[in-house]
This record gives sequence, structure tokens and C-alpha cells, in this order.
Amino acid sequence: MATIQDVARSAGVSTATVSRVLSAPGRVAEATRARVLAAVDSLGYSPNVAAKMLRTLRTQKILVTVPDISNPFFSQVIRGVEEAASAAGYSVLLGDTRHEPEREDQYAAMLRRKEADGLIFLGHRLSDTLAEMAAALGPGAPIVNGCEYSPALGVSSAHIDNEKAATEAMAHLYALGHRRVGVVTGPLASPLSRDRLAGVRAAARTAGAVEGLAVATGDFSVEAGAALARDLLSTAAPPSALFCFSDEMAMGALAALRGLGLACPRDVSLVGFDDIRFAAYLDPPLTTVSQPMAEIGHETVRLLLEVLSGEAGAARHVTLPHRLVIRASTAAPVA
Amino acid sequence: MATIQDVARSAGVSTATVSRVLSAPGRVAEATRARVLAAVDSLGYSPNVAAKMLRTLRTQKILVTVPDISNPFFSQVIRGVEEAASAAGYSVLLGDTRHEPEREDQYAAMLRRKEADGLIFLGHRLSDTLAEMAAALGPGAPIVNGCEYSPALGVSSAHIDNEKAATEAMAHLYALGHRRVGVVTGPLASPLSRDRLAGVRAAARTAGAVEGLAVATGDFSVEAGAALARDLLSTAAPPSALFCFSDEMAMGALAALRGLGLACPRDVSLVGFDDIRFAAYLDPPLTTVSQPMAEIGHETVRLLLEVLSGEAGAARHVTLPHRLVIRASTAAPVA
DNA sequence: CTCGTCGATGTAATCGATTGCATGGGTAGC
DNA sequence: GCTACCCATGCAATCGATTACATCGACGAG
Repeated sequence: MATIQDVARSAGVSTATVSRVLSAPGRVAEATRARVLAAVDSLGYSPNVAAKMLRTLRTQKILVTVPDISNPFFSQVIRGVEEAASAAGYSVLLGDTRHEPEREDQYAAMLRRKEADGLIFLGHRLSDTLAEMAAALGPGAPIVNGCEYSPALGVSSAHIDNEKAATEAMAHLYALGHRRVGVVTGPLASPLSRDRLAGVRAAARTAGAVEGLAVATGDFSVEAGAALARDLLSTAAPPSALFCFSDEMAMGALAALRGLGLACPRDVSLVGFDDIRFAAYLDPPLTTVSQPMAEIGHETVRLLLEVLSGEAGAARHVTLPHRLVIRASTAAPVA
Repeated sequence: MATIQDVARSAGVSTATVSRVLSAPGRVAEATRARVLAAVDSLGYSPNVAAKMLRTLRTQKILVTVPDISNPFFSQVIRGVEEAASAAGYSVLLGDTRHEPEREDQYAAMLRRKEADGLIFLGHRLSDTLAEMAAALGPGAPIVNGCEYSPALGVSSAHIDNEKAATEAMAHLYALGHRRVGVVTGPLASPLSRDRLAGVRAAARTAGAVEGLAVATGDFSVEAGAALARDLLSTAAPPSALFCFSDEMAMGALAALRGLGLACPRDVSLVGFDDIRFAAYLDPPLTTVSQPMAEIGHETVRLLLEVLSGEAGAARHVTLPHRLVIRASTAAPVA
């Protein structure tokens, strides 16, 4: 690998000049610049990142942690993150925390050691040490939350209006005439689930159907969706519609329905959440709340770059638009 | 951030000793070591990676490129990669190439600039510049192929026996009594698809059903699965069974079937490939070839570490076990 | 003609680690 | 008691960039 010294020698200038050509082109004379650039590409020179990093304390890397990369929802958000990051000249360090605190801490340590310029965390869990860091640095902390929104942390975030989205989904069911609705949530430790649940309750109140509401707490997995749907449908007065907080759980619910000999939407209507790319291909095609996953990814990067550029004022919470996509899994209940 | 100097001062030793305590603990006296370690954690010291990297030319990072991170198959492999890498003290740089050559080149450049110690690429495409590098360095090139296997490249790889797996899937259909089988492949530029296709042909010959074979070339997407299944089923003598080279395409095929008013498996049997975690939850649950995705990820890391440790002999091609999982989407054809 | 200014470039310190070589004290062998 | 060796440790060069400061020449003003 050619070093800056080689380039300097070959162009007959000092390393300082080479460095300037590459980072502050205006400060060097036209002729010299041309000579240096010629040397640069005749030698195929490109700066050693470690040396640059050591000197500048900038890594040009963004750490992204996610509770489960194999979850299609998250992987689509990550795709958006990667796209925006690489467009801005950053690369992405991936951390799959598997919901394990030790792994969260491990990645938190990477940020503290400044192995990355910033952190985007998807989900609601942030390692304690980073929570302290965020509290200490305020909005200057290079940490952004994606998909979720935790006011207590004081970091910027990008997400949809979960409460409103859930309200709309429920309103759709009530408008079709459903009165008894079963809801399968995500873990209630997550603000996102609580927001959606609040939306659910609000809709039920508006519809005067609070009595008919049955809530089960899931964890976003297919398995949980199947198990909890089975429970909800096995009660004395089973719901005529189910609302699952993820499409993955809705897939599980769909399988459970069939297992019980029920048809969707004839016997039970079903609404999912996320609009992962399989939702439209299920049988029946799933009515669901569509989230702009790529956009959420892009936006988290934008917010992080804002902090990194030092222009950050207060933490910002960006709400991106969602959309209730009505497909064939919802219908009026049979009287 | 505390530096090694701070630790040295605080422990009353030289930086050389501190460095040795941390990397070659045997070479320093017990008492000194204890003193240094005490200083290390009283100061909360951890080595600056940039400095270490500059000095040692090792980054402790693995670059992983993938054609589409939002594909559940790949994201599960990546999960395995991340797990094994982090267990070995490496972090993962993620590159989503989106099948675009420019992005492949961009990440190839990262490797050449030594921003990562090695590359694991999933899929069959390797940037030309890296292919040259692999050719030049032979098995010493820190490049490993996951999921696929390209003999021409001369790099190690981890994958299943695609030909055999495809043969088994087809044999299953023939054993059930199917004679006309439609196959939806992946892009034939990929050796993996060609291997599977070879397996398909071999099975057809064995069953004496070459005549009944109809092949369509897809691209692993749901959309392609739906479109091509529709085509295959709309011919004069439509197949009684379909074999798709990905579960995602099988999902599309399933939707297409329904669109044509056909039932699975009554009218058409269906076999997928991969066994992504939704396969069991489809209606009907999908018969498919299960790939050990996490294992593939682990194995690629193992192979790469082998190269990095310098003990690599020839390139190794590790074949991991697959398994045909028979669920409800396949049955004997109605006479 | 001289001085001040400015633009272009060079000099060298610096970032924080690793590591080959030097050093010095202790011990074993004779 | 002297030599030889070894073990633990320190000294200082080094990795490859960035950048504050110094230098130098040209040019315009007075």
C-alpha cells in the first residue's frame, strides 16, 4: 500500500501538501494540486483509515444495534440505515443483541471506546451505561433511537405515531361492526407497545366497546402469535376480530385460526402491524398497518449526522407517516 | 479517555510493560501485573483501537456483504455470522450490495484499504478487483463465500449440497406420484441455482420424467414466484407440483395458486427451499429444504479465521447438512 | 527602496499503541 | 569470586496521517 509519503515523494512536495490537496483543495495552488492528484492515482493511493482515525478521532462508522436481525421488520429498517449511511460516507457496524443485556453492554462499550462515531439502536433497550452517557451529554450524545421513542432517554428518535396507528386499526374493525376484539401486544416494557395499547383503548372507548376488549401480551414472534390467538379464541365469548402488534404474530394467529377450524375473515377478522413484504401474500392477504421501514432507517441516520455535525439543538422526535392497508383479512362479522 | 501512558504512570511502570500485561501476560512478573491491572480498571482504561490498528495492521473487523439484507434467508445467515464473529472478538461491518456492482466495488475497496481483516460474501457475486486479489493470493486471500460455491474463485466456502438437496426434493414429488413438475429457479448466473437445477434434472432422469419437467427462471422474490407459478400453471398440460428455489418464491406461488382457484396440495403440490421461519406457518405448512442458516454463518467465520491465522492450506469447501422437511403442501396428485 | 501582507508550502509535533533491543539485577555453574 | 545467562523491565523507533506554526517569495503601498 502506498503511503502519503510515497505520494509526497513522487509529486515532489511535502506530506502536508498532499494532505491538504485531499482535504482542503482550495488552499493549494492549481499546478501543485494537479501534480499531487496525478501521483495519487498513479500510485493508487488511499489514506490509511487507522492513521486518520487516530489523528482525528473520527471513525466514519455508525454502530447499529438491533434485538433480532433475522426479524424482517428490523432487517428492512437496517437496510434503510445502511443505504443512508453509505450515501453519507459512513459504514455500518452491526450488533445483534438478541435481547441479551450482556451483548447490549458489549456494544455499548464499543461506542464508549469510540470505535464508532455514533449509535443507532432499534428497539427500546439501551444499556445503562449509555443511558447515563445520554443523560450526561444531553442532546449532544451521538445516540439515536429507531422505531421506538423513550422520552426519558432524551435522545432523538424516528418512528411512526404508534398510538394513532393502533387507533386507526381498531377503528377499522369497529367500523366493520366488530364488538369483541382480541389484541396481541408486544412486550409492555416497550413504550411502543404501550403506545399502541393506549391507542387500542382509546378506540375502544370511542366505539363504546371497552367491555369487548381482550388483551394478551406477546413478544412479536410467530410462536407467541399462534399461542395467544389460540388462547383468546378459546374463551367463552371469543372475539370476532384480532389485532396483532406485528405481522409475524398475525401469521401465527392465522395458523392458530385454521387449527381451530376457523376461517379468516369469515369467522375471525385479523389485522397485523408493519406490512412486511409477505403480508400481501398470505391467505387471506393481511390487513395491516404499513410502516415506512426504509424511511425510518434513513431518518435515524439523518438525525445522528445532525448530532455529529454539532448543530444539534434539542433532541428531535421525528414522526413518519404510517398507513392502514386494508386487504382481505378483515370483513364484517357474521351476525 | 485514559491512555496507556496514564496507566503506566499510575502503576509506576513503562508503557511497554502495560502493553505486555495486556497482550502477553506471561512475560511480566506477578506483582507488576497485579499493579498494572489495578491501574487499568481504576482508570477504566481500554486500548485505543485506532492506535492499535495503525501499529498492528489488524482491525478485528469482518466485512460481510449480502445482496439483500431484508431477505429473511440472508438475515438469518448474517445472524450466525455476527454471533460467531463477536464470540471470536471480531465485529461485523455490514454491506448491503443490493445486487449493484458499484456497491460491490465500494465494499471491495474497503477490504483492499484494509478497513476489515477479511470479507465474507453471501451470494455469488464478487467484485472483479477482489476476484483478481483472490487469484493472486490464492487460498491466503481473506475472502470466504457463504451459501454459494464458485470453484473458479478459489476461495473457501460454506454451503449445503444444493444438487443433492434438489434431487431429494424432486424425488419426494416423484415418489408421491407426480410426473409433471414445474420448477422455479433462481438466477442462473448463480452456481447455486445451476447446481440445484442439475439436481432437479438428475432426479427427473432417475424417475423417467424428463418430459414432464418445466423450468422457469426466477430471482428468489415473492413477486417472481407468483408470476412464474401463474405462467407454469396456465399451460395446456399444467404441472401437478411446483418446486421453488426459495420459500419466498413458494409464498408467491401459493398466492398465485389461490388466484387461479387451485388448492394446495389437492390440485398442486408445492416445495420450497430454505425453511425460513415462516414456512411452517403458511397455509398449508410448506414442505421445504431446510438449510442450517446459523451454521452456515458460523462456518464462514471459522473458515475466515483459519485464513487469518495463516494456517490455511488449500481453500476448503465445507458442506453442511440440509434436510427435506415434509409438511402439508405436498401430497399425491389426484388421478 | 523598504516594509508589510499574503498565499503557498514545508517542518515537525502529535495521536496511542506495539515491539526490537538494551539494561540491570539475580542466580547458577565452575 | 567470576562468567554466563535469564528474567523482568525500560527506552525509543515506528505505524501513517493531520495541522499549528514557520518560512519564503512576490507584490503593492508609501
